[in-house]
Amino acid sequence: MIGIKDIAKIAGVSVSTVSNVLNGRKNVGKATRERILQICAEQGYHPNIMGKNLKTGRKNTIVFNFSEFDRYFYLKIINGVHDYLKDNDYDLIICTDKSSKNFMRSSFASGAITLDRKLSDDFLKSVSGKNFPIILMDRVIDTEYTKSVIVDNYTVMCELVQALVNKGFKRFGFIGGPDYTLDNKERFAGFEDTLKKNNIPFDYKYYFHGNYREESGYQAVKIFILSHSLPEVLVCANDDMAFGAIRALEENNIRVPQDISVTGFDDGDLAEMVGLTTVSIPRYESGYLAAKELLEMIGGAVNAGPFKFSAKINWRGTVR
Amino acid sequence: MIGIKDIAKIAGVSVSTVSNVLNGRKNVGKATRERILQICAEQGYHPNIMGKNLKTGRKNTIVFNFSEFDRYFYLKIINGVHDYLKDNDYDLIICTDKSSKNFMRSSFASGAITLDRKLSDDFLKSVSGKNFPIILMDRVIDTEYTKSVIVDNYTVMCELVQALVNKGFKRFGFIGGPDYTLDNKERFAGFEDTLKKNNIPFDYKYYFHGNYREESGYQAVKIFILSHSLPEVLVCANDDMAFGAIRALEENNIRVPQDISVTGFDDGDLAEMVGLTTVSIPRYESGYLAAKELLEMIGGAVNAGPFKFSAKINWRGTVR
DNA sequence: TTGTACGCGTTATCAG
DNA sequence: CTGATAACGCGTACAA
Repeated sequence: MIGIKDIAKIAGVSVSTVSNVLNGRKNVGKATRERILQICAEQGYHPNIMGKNLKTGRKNTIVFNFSEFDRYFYLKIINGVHDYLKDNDYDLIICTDKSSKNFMRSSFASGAITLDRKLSDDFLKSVSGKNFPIILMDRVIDTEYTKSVIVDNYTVMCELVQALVNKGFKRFGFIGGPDYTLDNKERFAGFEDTLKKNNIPFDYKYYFHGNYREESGYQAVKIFILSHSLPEVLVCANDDMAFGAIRALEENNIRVPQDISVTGFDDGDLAEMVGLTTVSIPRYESGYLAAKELLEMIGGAVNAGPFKFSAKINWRGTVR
Repeated sequence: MIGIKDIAKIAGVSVSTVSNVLNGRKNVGKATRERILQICAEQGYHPNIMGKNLKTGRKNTIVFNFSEFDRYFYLKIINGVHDYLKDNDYDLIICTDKSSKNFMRSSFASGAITLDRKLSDDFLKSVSGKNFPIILMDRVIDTEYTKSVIVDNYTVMCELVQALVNKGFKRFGFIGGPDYTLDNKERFAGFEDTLKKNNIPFDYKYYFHGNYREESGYQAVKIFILSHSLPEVLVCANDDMAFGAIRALEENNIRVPQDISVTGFDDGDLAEMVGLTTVSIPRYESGYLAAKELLEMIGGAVNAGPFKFSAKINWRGTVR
């Protein structure tokens, strides 16, 4: 590995001179500067970030963390994070659950954005601090150095269900995600509360515990069919389960939306293609915003409570 | 920031004793060991990764690199990489173009898997070496310490086109990706060679230069329509462009597959949903394999030429 | 069993 | 304008 020493030796100068050139200081002669830059380019030299950070204590690296590989919208979030950080001259490294424990440290990075429910609240609390703020995108922990940036699931779900009620639907079904996810809790709460408000009873035989995967939506409908009773409208906690539900319905010659209406949540690329009525979440923007909030906290801003960004309903063909 | 020195001071021992305890060496008395661990826990001490790596060089971290956020299959590849590395007790960190320059170094990681055409051949060559082998998933550079693991685009495209020829198609169109991507070059070569082999002329007015995005497939068809001539079958270099093409066709009341057939390449989740005839690429497996090859190179194996994994045609409804 | 001295790659300080 | 040297936090010989 070629280091600053090697460059200095080749150029016949001292390491300090090379360092000065590399850091754009003005106290180096033009000829020397150019010769050194030339050599660096030729040798493909890049400063060792370890040595650099060790000395300066300054870091400009942010860790993003996730561990589920079948949620494609993560890439959109990462894209938003990436763009904001790039504009502000921060490096982004993305870790999965295992490596997170090693790199989510203030000695390595200056903050983190996390979207990984495998990381425990305790871990996140213990690792966060004044010089290591954390943005949480999958939960709310209200401490001084952690801030949540999450979807306002509840409000939009209330809107969605209210609109369905207004259309005259009475028998509702719900295909939920795992109970321990905040998203599902909020989405179901909005669903349930709105029905209650409209004095529409919800029969829990129409609740299915899914896992956000297509297959579980498929299973849900198969089970509903086996029990010989289908709701009029099936509200799904995400798109993938809605797709699974639709697949099962089609296989059983139950028409969408003539016989049953279906809604999703996410508005991924497939949703538009398939014509699914769903909730559109500004993923890119949420990542961008999360990064912005993080940098502000690094700059000393204090957590002023969770930030909830709003989502929007996209009405398409799967609702009568 | 509390360091090893502080722990040593509090415990009233030397730093090396603390270091020995932390690294599980046997040369420390039981009482001392326990007292030190106790203090570390109390103080919330974690070794500074920078200092640690500077000395030892991380020996079990792999860098994965990408920089395009709208190619969802990247997550599948990453999933495969992640699983193999996890089983072999390596950490994975994912970098984008900018941070790559900092972290793709033997002083930080022990190898890399790259899928980012923003990284130049020269950069990859210069950074690779005996202590830093690189697996390339987007190009072929044949050096001792870089190995390519790529899709065998050519063979499967030949198969696809031959099958289309056998079905009786004569007027072919091609919507390609960027010329500088290996994928597109190979896919087009397979397309062109097979037509030639069958003495079927290819009219270059039916070639459209796209960019792998849905929109460019849409534009391609709009332009074909404006020129008042459509091919019988439209071979697209990836699924997304095929979707765009289909959207434009539908908007113009041109039926797929009755009026025109369409094929894609990738077999993403949408393809199955939409019923697109396309080429299925084992993404997860390719990531898994890339990781396996990398660890073998780290173990001293030499590059024995590019590894091409084969893809498979999935015939669905968009071909007559 | 514990302590000392040194090196890792870099930057900052200060002397020349 | 340039160079020598001391940090930074940690691991590891080797000495005590």
